[in-house]
Amino acid sequence: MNEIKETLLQHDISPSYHRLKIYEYLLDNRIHPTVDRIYSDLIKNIPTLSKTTVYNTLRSLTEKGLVSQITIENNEVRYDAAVDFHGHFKCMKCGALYDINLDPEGLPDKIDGHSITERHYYFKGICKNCSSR
Amino acid sequence: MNEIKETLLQHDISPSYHRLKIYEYLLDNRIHPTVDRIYSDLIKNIPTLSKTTVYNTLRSLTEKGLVSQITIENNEVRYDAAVDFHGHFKCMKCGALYDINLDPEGLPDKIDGHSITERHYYFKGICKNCSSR
DNA sequence: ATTACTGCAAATACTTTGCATACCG
DNA sequence: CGGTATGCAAAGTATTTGCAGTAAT
Repeated sequence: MNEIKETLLQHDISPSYHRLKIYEYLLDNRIHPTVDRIYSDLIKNIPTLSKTTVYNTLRSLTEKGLVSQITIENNEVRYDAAVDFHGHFKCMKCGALYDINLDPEGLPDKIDGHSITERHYYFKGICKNCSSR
Repeated sequence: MNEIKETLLQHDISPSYHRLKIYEYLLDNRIHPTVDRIYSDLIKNIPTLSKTTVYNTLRSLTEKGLVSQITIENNEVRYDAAVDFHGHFKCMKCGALYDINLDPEGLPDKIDGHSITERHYYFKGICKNCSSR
């Protein structure tokens, strides 16, 4: 818990209780949750939490580089406690979102003269579980 | 124009005038337009066009595989006359969206046991033009 | 006449904003 | 006290839906 506070401080985010809890949730639940999911899980323990605060906090965390937004379907932004480079796979049938290990070797810094700061690789299809049925 | 009609017919889309024009627009304007952009450009020549029709048509074209949706920012879906495999680069400064040639060699059909039907690679950063200023 | 296409308006969903209150140092 | 954080409600934006009018075969 104190580590989390440290991390926030190191990234210029003053560690209010709500912010701590939201960031902690993302670290503990690597399920790429949507805003709604985060909110409805946390409200159980933090009854005063508002969705606005979730939005505000996620914006700060994203701006400071602590989490990343995953945009695959345009009607649901999902959040990921930013870590190392990896891709995502979304099952079109059950909607699950899986992490995909990708080889980080030889990732380009530039393409066609453009400077790259973010790389997003995602795949869609039918997941293991759905296709085995 | 007749080729376009043929393509629609081959994909089970009855080629109404509006649908022809929308698909033609996408083929002629490889600028990854948003719905709004498509609508506001076409309304100049087709005064009776409604945005609903644009949405409907784009949905059909997407379902039939003639165009693909590009989801990079969650508040703007862009449309691309589907062609060969390529990636996209979005400039965070000017907002331009560039096509990126990617090596289609060795694209996986399966990852971690999941069957892949779509692959999306996109990058963000500062484009050539913006960084040279 | 029957069927499909279109367009308006209302409905829905997600996110942002304005502002007053509550909290913290 | 002074400044920041929070929460509610309203506003904004993008998209979908219901339905009636229109066109086409």
